[in-house]
Amino acid sequence: MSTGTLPDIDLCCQKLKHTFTSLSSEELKSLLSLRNICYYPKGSLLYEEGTRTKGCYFVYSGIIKIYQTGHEGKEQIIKFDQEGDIFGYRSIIRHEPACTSAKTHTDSILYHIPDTLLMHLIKNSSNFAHDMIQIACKELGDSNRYIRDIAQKSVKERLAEILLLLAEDFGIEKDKTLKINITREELSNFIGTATETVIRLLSELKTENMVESKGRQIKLLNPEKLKTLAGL
Amino acid sequence: MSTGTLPDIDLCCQKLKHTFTSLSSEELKSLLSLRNICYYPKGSLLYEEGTRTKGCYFVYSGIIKIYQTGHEGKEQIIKFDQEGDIFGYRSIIRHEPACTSAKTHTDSILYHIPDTLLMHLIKNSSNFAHDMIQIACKELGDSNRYIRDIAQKSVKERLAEILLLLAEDFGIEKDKTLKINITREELSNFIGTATETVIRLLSELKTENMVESKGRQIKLLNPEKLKTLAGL
DNA sequence: CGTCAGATTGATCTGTGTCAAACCCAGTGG
DNA sequence: CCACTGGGTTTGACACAGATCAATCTGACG
Repeated sequence: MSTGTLPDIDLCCQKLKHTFTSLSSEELKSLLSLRNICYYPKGSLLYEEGTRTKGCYFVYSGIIKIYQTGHEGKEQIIKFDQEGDIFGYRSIIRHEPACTSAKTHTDSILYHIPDTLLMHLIKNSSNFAHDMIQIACKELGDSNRYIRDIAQKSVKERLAEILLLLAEDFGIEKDKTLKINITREELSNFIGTATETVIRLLSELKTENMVESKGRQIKLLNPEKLKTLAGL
Repeated sequence: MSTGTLPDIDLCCQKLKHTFTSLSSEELKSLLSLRNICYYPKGSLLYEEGTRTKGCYFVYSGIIKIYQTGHEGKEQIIKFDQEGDIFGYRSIIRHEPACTSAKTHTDSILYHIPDTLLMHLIKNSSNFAHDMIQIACKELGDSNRYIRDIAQKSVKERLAEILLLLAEDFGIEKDKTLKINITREELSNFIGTATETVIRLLSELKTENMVESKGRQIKLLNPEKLKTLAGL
């Protein structure tokens, strides 16, 4: 764990402000008084499905993979979180074991919020509670949309959709390459299909001039066409 | 709209207390001071995807179907709500158009909570906010679980799972018949498959002695066996 | 170089979707 | 009282998207 690269409180404060828009400076201070900022290298397991956690995380930097393990150990990716997102709060709030696992998908810097503090803030700051409700409801909307899509769209349509989603969430380089780096296997675990199928469909999309790829670099050549394909 | 059968305030209060466990009597009163209790016959459309609503609902009695319309108008059922549940709050909280539609699945009595009151309570009562967070997080957990299942399980496994879910949520008669009345088409819209497939699989389950059915009456003869099949 | 994870391609199998026809049953109106 | 109708259910035949298994290839890295 390298501490040299960790951000100072002020920077972290900036980002928190962005996420918890209705929090007063007072409340921000109470959050930041503990300095639970940590660096986690890529691939670190943060918590695991079925276990009880003692807090949740605010992402200062990096990308986090949230997933569930289903049928014979196959992982189902629920979402990727990044700078400004919080995750792991659900099980704390519900006083239940976690129903997902979380792992750093890139090197990350996370701010840890202890369960007691989280619950205290919810109970005592209606601003904080309000922000948390917003966050939970946003996720809920995303989930519902995703249920419909996974149930009704073809794998190819979902592939197009996920590619656009990743572009939207994590951005693309000037040359249209997705900024997030993801294996075919993870792509298939996100979409809910077999790895080989993703590969085949990806190469179909190549011949149809919508994407281009070498290795893990995926370029979205024609987002508009992808959008129509995805049914958006 | 029949008013004769409407419950009095006290009864409604009982049920509200059950849902909003941390609400003070004061707060309950403010909720109940408006008497927006209405009867809706089976099949009434309460709100529709894409529109803005002016409030959410608390279910006094009856069953409500929450769904989305996907691909070429096929409906995807997200959940059924019943006595004690609230629905329609997501879009209010997010200040967004609804992302689902809601329709009464049986004759129902609903208590309407105007958007302004909902937001007022969230902003000013940390108890209420706390309860709402609980509710949203519960839904979120259900959705995530469902994403994994729909992505990874076979249709037959999901059918078994949904049957058990319906039994759990709505109960069964002494003779093991599901209390909720649901067409094969709705079953397929819930599971995310074709109606014919549901019918075929249902009759497989019959020959395997797990269920029995005539018309819309579905009996779960062997819940244990169903559980194993569903992978629970 | 050798190794190993990930990517690719091919061959084959099968679960589900789709289309079409028939059936069942409850309610309607002549 | 009995056709008639229409919504829901059932069954069959068929096609195809996508899973699975196996083999090969690639490229990064020690």
